[in-house]
Amino acid sequence: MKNLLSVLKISVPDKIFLKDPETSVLGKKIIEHSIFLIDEIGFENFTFKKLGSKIGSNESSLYRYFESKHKLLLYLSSWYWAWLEYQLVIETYSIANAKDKLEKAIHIVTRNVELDSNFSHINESVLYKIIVNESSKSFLTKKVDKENKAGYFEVYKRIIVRLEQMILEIKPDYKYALSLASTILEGGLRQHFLTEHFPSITNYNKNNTPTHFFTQLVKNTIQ
Amino acid sequence: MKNLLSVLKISVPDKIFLKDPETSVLGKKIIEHSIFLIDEIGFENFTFKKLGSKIGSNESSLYRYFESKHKLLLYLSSWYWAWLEYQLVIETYSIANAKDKLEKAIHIVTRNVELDSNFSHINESVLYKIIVNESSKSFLTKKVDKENKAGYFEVYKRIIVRLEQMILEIKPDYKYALSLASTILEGGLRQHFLTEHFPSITNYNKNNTPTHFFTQLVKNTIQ
DNA sequence: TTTTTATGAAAGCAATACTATTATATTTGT
DNA sequence: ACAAATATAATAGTATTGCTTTCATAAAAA
Repeated sequence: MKNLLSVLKISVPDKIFLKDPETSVLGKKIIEHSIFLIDEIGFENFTFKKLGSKIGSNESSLYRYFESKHKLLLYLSSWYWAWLEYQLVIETYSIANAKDKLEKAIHIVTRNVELDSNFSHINESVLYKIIVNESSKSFLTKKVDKENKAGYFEVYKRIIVRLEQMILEIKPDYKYALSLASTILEGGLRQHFLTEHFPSITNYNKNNTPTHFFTQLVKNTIQ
Repeated sequence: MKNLLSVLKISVPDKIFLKDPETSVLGKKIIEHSIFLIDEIGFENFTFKKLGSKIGSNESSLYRYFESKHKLLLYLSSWYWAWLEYQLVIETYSIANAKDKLEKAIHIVTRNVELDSNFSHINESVLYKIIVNESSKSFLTKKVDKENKAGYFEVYKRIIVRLEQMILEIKPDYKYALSLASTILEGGLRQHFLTEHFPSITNYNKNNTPTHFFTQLVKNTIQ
């Protein structure tokens, strides 16, 4: 996996950026350190000026890559979904049995990303924390319909459709395959958030994880 | 229900406001019109200055009620959860059968709030739209742990616990009653959001609603 | 009728979220 | 090696945000 990703490039819809951050040293530094800074101070308090001073660059240079911090968040989200889609495809590709395949898929999309694969300048486990805490802000805006039309959420929607297909493979007449798919994906993130900030309304511990919960839920529903 | 609510007062944790908006004409106008304005322009674009000019009041007067727009959002969210809890209690109180009770509860928390009960200055159906689109921003912040300790999310958590109790009534040994409860509540909101903005990844129409989806899901899981 | 309380008007302030201009590196093509 | 193109930096500027402060006035309560 590590090897493959060093050859492949994670591909983000290109209307999100003004200049592809993957094509320069400064661009990569922007991505790398924006992840750390957003994680540290939160998206609301994050500014291009602060990021610029962290990486020794001028604010105006950052605006050449992204027209706003909102677009940067869209970029980070898309990158994460593309990375997750990659894991999903690679790790389930060779599984023939439909039930095993779906179980594996649920595991992949609901697990806590705790390790950085170190294949690039992007730290996936810190990015995962941003996805849990901030990513929904990328679509909870008044611009969502316009941006959806512009294709900014394609990768995300593709993952949902992949999960849907795996569900329909097992139960072709299930009416809510898409709804279930999005509930697993978004619900997984939310359950991890609750575990960290509202533990009194979760049931998780070492042996009982969101992955178990969703696996059981899906099994009972479509089998 | 309408009658009862005209006697009862929806109670919001009192540390959220500086001065209780229910105690004055201006206070009520702030709540009433903030709901319309946030719905119209979105929480990010909403300012006390804009609200002030809508209601013919000075910005500085609004700050006497809420120390920030974030606190106002917390207030609106808490108000909504308190209102929902009220519906939940009233509408399920007299149901003896545990399964019927839970089914009714799922219906209440996942249904689209389309009508304004007109018992007060608060338009519940517009407030519901704010809950769907903006409420998660009230806890997706760096202040969440401090605010949780201060009790700002008590009403929300109480609803989850009420749902948990209903689930455990049916299946006392179920390990994920709280997880399931929060998945229903939050998932319901998210599914309504998707229906409006990402319809291509939902399965809903007139006959297939989020309520049906979650009802089926829960039935299969705990029965 | 005093005095307390609520609201309004105006000004001020540091920070945000950018844009624009000009200068200086750095890279690239010939 | 040199000119041209491109990328980055430095500086300044702007409207708006998210408040706070001060002082004046109006309304309500003691």
